[in-house]
Amino acid sequence: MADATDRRSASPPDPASLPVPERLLSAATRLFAQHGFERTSVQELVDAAGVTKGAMYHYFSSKEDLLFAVYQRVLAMQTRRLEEFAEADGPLAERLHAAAADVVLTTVDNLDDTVIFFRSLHMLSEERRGAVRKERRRYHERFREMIRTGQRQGVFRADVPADLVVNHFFGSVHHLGMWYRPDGALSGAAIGGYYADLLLASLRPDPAPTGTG
Amino acid sequence: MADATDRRSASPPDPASLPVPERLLSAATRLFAQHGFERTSVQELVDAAGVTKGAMYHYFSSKEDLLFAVYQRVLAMQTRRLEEFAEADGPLAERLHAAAADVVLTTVDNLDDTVIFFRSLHMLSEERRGAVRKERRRYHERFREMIRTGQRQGVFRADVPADLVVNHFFGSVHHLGMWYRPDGALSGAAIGGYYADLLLASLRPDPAPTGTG
Amino acid sequence: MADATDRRSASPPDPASLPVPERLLSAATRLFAQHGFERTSVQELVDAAGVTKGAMYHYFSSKEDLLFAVYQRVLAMQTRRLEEFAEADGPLAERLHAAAADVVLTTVDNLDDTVIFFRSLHMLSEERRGAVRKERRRYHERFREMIRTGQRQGVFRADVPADLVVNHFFGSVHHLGMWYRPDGALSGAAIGGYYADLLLASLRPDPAPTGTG
Amino acid sequence: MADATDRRSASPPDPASLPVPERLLSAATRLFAQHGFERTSVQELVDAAGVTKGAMYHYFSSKEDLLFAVYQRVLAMQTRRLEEFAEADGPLAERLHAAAADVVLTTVDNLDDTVIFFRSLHMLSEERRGAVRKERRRYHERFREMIRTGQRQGVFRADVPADLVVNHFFGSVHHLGMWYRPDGALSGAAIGGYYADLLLASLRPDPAPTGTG
DNA sequence: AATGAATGAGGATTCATTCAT
DNA sequence: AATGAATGAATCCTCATTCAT
Repeated sequence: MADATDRRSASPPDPASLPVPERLLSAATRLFAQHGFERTSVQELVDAAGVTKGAMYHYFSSKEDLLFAVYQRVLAMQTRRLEEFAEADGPLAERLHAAAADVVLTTVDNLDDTVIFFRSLHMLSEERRGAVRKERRRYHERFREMIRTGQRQGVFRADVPADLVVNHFFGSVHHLGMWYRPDGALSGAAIGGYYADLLLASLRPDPAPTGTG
Repeated sequence: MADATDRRSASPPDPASLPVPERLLSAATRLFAQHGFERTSVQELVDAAGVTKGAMYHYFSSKEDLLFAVYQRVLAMQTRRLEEFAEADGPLAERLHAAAADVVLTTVDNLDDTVIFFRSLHMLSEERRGAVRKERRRYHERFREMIRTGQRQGVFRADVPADLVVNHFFGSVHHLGMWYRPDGALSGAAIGGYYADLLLASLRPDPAPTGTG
Repeated sequence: MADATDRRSASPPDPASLPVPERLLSAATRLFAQHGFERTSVQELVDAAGVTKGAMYHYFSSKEDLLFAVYQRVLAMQTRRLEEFAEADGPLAERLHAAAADVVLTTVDNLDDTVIFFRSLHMLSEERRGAVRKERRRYHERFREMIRTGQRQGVFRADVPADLVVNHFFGSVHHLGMWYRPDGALSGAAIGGYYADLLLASLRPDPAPTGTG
Repeated sequence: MADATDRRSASPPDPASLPVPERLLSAATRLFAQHGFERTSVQELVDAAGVTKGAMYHYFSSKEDLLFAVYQRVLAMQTRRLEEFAEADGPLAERLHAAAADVVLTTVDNLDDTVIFFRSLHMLSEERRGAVRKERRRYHERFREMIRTGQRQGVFRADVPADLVVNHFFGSVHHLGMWYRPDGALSGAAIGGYYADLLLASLRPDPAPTGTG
């Protein structure tokens, strides 16, 4: 999480010490999130990374290739973290709570990634878009399984499709990119706590009848 | 909801009967959602609308102006509908449930609008982006007030910021554009019901302690 | 033939009176022949034609499209002229002689076209290259038929494949681009006469045994 | 002639046993003929030769240098063969026939070289282009002298410029690259026989009056 | 003798917008 | 109200060549 902050502050020329691909990836993440993929010219990109166009095309076959690299990095990170939490010990509800809170925390700590992820999917080639969707689905399914397990065990209410709950939750998370500000009233951890609470609250079994009966 | 369906099926040349501006707005909505704002060329746009470039520039001062028109139409519709529900009679919880369910329904019935709304905000000029955000905030606030009222009345739990709940809810709704498919297992109404339930469940007061204590 | 000369001398900005596509075609023919297709930049091209890049892309979808237009014009002209001669009256040998002499004359009068035709075929797309080859083959076949007819009638020797004679002849013609100079010792008409003579001489029946028995 | 076949079939990495310069020359000949000089990138070239860029630039100072090397090899071979035939014993007509037939045979056996020779001349520097032209002219002159000698001796008709006959003949030969296919109906030797026959037939003295009187 | 990362100039093409008609 | 030819700036990408190792 410190990384994300550092990346932002270290913006210009980027520690010339870092390897070229990393410099480019870092600059791309910042610029794509800031101005959008299409509004970012390759020239701006390489200038921000402190490299030349030739160097960029030596490592990435196209601007889209660089975008895809951003997706790959995000997906890898998300998957890695979720697995850590899913495979931890402790009661299911606790593990789900922790995983949910962590997703939020990771998201606000890598807000640029999240903004790009959902906004620029359509800029990828058909094929790569498919690859991203597939990997993302796997990620969702991992989460869904935790919920389904809880439903089977009776820990969670079963009268709502687990799939829908997952989409509901990740929708909220994805939306963080639209309103979360690092200098806002709520910290990422605080929001993570609330969101995890809301998720578990909505999964509590035997809900008292709501307004609509 | 019939609109959305019609719009899609009437895609080509678009009922040559409709006035030119409507034809353009309709084609723009479809194409911007399908390929993105920047991937849609003015030529494609006017071809799809069955008009010429000159005609388009007669009614819209720029491509961005057309995009802004999409935003204006969406905002107007959202505001109108929310007000209908907010000002209805009946218990607060019921009204909130109905409003929430309706937002979902309206969203899936105008999925193109929703996709564009969150994906292309950064393509608007600074000024117009500000205007959209302001109007959108007003919309959120209207929703938030319902929740706050419920919290004050003790109908809803008060240990979670109303603002956060609103963002949480609308995040889920916005995300529908990423996964909802008209031919999927769940209808828009069904999802609306579930989402409204989840919202109210998460606002139920006196939640039993969750996993994390 | 006057055209070709005019075209060359009228080179610069090209009578701004001519329509844009013609101006471009004319400039392209001159430059592609002079420096080669790839050595000619679109910028040079439009500068020479006295138009802007945008104007060029309004009429031609690509630089290759412009090249293809050159091929189309050449093929149309060749076909038209050959037909005139093939369908004329008079003895076959005379018609063949006249047609052959005319091909040479037309070739040296449009030397740029000829140079481009055989040098840049590989710059066309697979598909267009195929189209050119097909049309060119038709042209050859028209010529070949005259020879075959003569062979059947006994006017020409039949112990050499008509196809081979055609290829042999057109090879010589094509090669004119490599050595003919308008200011050389021989005029186009003179060369045409000789080439036609050589063609008919090589088709004379009952050849005395040559050196190799 | 075995060379040509071998070269083609041994295409990939090229017998890693051959010295680097030969491997490059061989790959260049194949690729330049196949896709053209400009369409062949240095990267493709070195990949096809199974060497690295650095290695290539160690032996050749530029891509054009490699092209020039192709020309040098062709010219050397042509000159060598022609001399063998010109200096042989026997009647002039026979020697000319044999030389002409051999040119054809050599040409179809090294078709790639021929294709490159006439298509890419304009890619050489002014200076090198001049050198190639000069050497080529010498070659033509050698051929022309045989014809002139025959004309002086009365073996060949003298009413057609020897120069023109040479250009006519080599035009046909050069054109082989446009239509000869190793799997076609006629073998290289057969075509060589015919072409030599046509040449001698067109040089036969006292031609019966042709169609045009 | 050989590597391959890096350079940077150059090129084709796209496209929103204008404007004379 | 509408046309569509023309503009020209902006953009992505290619590629021969260099050079430190």
